[in-house]
Amino acid sequence: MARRKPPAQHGARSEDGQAQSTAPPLKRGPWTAEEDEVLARFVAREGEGRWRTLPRRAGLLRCGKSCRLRWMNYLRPDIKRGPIAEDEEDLILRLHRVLGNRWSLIAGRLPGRTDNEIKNYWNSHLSKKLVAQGLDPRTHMPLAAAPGKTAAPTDKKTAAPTVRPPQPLPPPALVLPTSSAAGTGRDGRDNPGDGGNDDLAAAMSVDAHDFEGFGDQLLADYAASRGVFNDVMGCPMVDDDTFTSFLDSLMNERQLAADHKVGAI
DNA sequence: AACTTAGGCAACCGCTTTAAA
DNA sequence: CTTTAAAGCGGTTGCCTAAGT
Repeated sequence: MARRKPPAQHGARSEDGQAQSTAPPLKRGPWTAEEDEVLARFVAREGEGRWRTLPRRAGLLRCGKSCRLRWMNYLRPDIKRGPIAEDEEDLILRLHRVLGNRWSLIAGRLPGRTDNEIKNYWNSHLSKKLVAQGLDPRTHMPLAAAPGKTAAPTDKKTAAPTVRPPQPLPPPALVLPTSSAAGTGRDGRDNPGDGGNDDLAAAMSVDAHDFEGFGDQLLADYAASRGVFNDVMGCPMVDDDTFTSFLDSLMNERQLAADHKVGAI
């Protein structure tokens, strides 16, 4: 479903927003089947990467960003098509509760699903589902606890598509005090399909003051169950392996709950 | 049947981070 | 050390379609 405003062509700009003087006008909007084919063939032949120069090399009148996005979200052969399954939805909910809006990290746990797809699914389905259950879709905490935060916006023409509290809180952030790659930023994107355990753990940044999120207690409990103790800030001292195991446990939470007679968290 | 409204989602935007020069 | 290019991410936009009136 390619829907985007037709090529605006309002002033040729580079993909980074810088003005370009004599570059041919870049095409925007929905991709055609022909463009898809050109891109797919080129990537199959040359491999991913060097997105900035790819359009010129491939003969596409698109910006590199657009090409990358199209490949990542649509053309990649390992993309899983079709509706989100119930177990996938369940997993998204669990992961979001822990990770917040880190869509790429969540996507890394759902083989074949893209961050964009999950983000869209969240905004259009799951956030509303939580609201209907009386839960804040951002914190997964009861909405009733927050005065003024009542009905979700129903008119997207007058409200942001994402349900957000009036005073945004920092996103839930888990910390990994010992991660060797902690804080290495965002390009350690998980490769959807590989599970992304290491990258996921590595991508988590360290900040004790952020450890007030809504997955913190989950991780703390999990860490405690593994004999890991909190530091002076109350943060569990977990390493990558522990964190990865923790996430794995989320994926089998039903089993976990059954084993430990623990209710849904 | 015609019109309006709401939902879904592909694509774009702007920013951040990292690596290379 | 500083600058710049490249890549990736989350947020947002806006078109299309289905459902409702």
